[in-house]
Amino acid sequence: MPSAERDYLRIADLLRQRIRAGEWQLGERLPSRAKLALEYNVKATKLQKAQELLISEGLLESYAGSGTFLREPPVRRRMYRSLHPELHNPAPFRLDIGEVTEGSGWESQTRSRVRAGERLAARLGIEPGADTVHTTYEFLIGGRPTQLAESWEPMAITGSSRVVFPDLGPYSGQGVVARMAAIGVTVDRVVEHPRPDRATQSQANMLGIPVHDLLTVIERTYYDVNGRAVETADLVIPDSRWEITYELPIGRQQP
Amino acid sequence: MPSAERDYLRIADLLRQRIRAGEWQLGERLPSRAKLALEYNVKATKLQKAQELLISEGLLESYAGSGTFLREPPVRRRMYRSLHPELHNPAPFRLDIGEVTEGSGWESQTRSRVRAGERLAARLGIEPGADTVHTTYEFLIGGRPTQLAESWEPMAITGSSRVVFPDLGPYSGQGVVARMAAIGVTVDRVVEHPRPDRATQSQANMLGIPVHDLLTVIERTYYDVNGRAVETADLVIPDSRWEITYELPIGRQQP
DNA sequence: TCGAATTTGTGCGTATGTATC
DNA sequence: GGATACATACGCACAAATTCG
Repeated sequence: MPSAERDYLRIADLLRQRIRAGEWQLGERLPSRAKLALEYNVKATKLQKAQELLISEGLLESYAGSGTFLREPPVRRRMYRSLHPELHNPAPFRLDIGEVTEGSGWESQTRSRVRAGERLAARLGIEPGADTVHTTYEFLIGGRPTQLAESWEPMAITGSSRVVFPDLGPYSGQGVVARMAAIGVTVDRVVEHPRPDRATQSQANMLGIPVHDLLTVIERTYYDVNGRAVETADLVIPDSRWEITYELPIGRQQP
Repeated sequence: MPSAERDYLRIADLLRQRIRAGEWQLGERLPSRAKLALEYNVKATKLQKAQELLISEGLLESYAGSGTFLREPPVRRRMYRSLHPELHNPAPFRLDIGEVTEGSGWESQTRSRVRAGERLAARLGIEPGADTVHTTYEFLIGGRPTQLAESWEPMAITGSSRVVFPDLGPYSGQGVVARMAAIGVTVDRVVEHPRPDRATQSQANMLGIPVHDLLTVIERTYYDVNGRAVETADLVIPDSRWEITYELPIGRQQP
């Protein structure tokens, strides 16, 4: 453990105290680092280090040009990735949005004839260079994006002339399953690989979160009854806004 | 985007080239920062920044005192969290260890009468302060830990005198389900919350990975047929070593 | 065995870039 | 566009971890 001076830890503690004391409202802007530095009679870099610590703890967030803010504990919504037989729900997955209705939904943009690279081809089990339909999604709640997604479907399956239904969105399962059913493809199972990642600058901008904030990226692939991949997607889910739930039944094998 | 000097990016590129050219073996130590800095005729801090970049990309890893090494692309094992009816496997989950047999298995340590705190009590649906059985696990492959876990069971269920079977490990599902079956408790479903996190110093030491490396922590809870939580656990899974797979069937509802 | 040398990591300052108001 | 905010590049001193004579 480094025990150099670490004066910035003292500053961080002082800030923590003032925050706990309720000196600033949630979402309120703190005095600038320059002001705080003057107040504590230290260099601004110490304040920066102290604030970086509190930022990593989720207490503060800062944005270039605008300031450092007391972070509001974000509403963490639940996202279900589960099989819920007891709900008699034909869709295998539910997205629990609860009361939110206004300004919510998926915005998407689709491009056809996107050639698959190495990795994508491997995921879809097609030849590298083969055509796909590529769709990017933003999931909005209250007019602000809270999730991002990108999906690819082999054009050999979807067909070049067929209209896709991107509005249905990559979630809810309903979208992909129903769309595939419409063209005679029976979706049989889905495989998901959740992995941790840090938000890039561009992702942070779109999602309105700090850079390097933690994300879960779910690499999801749907397969038909013949084991052929019919769609694959990357779901980008900021940890600060979503709790992911996998729910699985146990021990009720009825062969 | 900052475009100050960023000379360290040039250094990083030079290093990348030499790495791609195969100048160093996997796992081999690179020349020290001081030597490389002399060679490139720059200050050592530039080399540090450059190497930090390559470290974040997973190309290098460095340890205080010993040096900076070419990181071997770690074997990424698959961990299945799925219902596999077609395999006729009575266990709901499989852990794909493949060929590995030697030096593999769970090491665990159990403590009884551990009082539940606020959060733990909420997860188990018990009163804060109630007794639990707490077990910590290390999952070894080839003699080295590659996963960590911690589990808690309400003592009201397990019973204070009853011997638990921690050796069975928190995985494979078999452990918890079988143990509970032995005391007349039927495990009905499992809920898992995967979330991203960064490795603490202590976790990094135990797992032999760099600090702040990405992890998935799965908060897992088993419930019995009455909806009562019978066990909850935190599974700590380093992203560099494991690919997590959830596999779910679709659209085969037989009510 | 133990201390010195080596190597990486941390704290912190200054200059300057970039974003926002 | 100027003023103000945070972010980045970089240097230096020194701490911590490891290695080695």
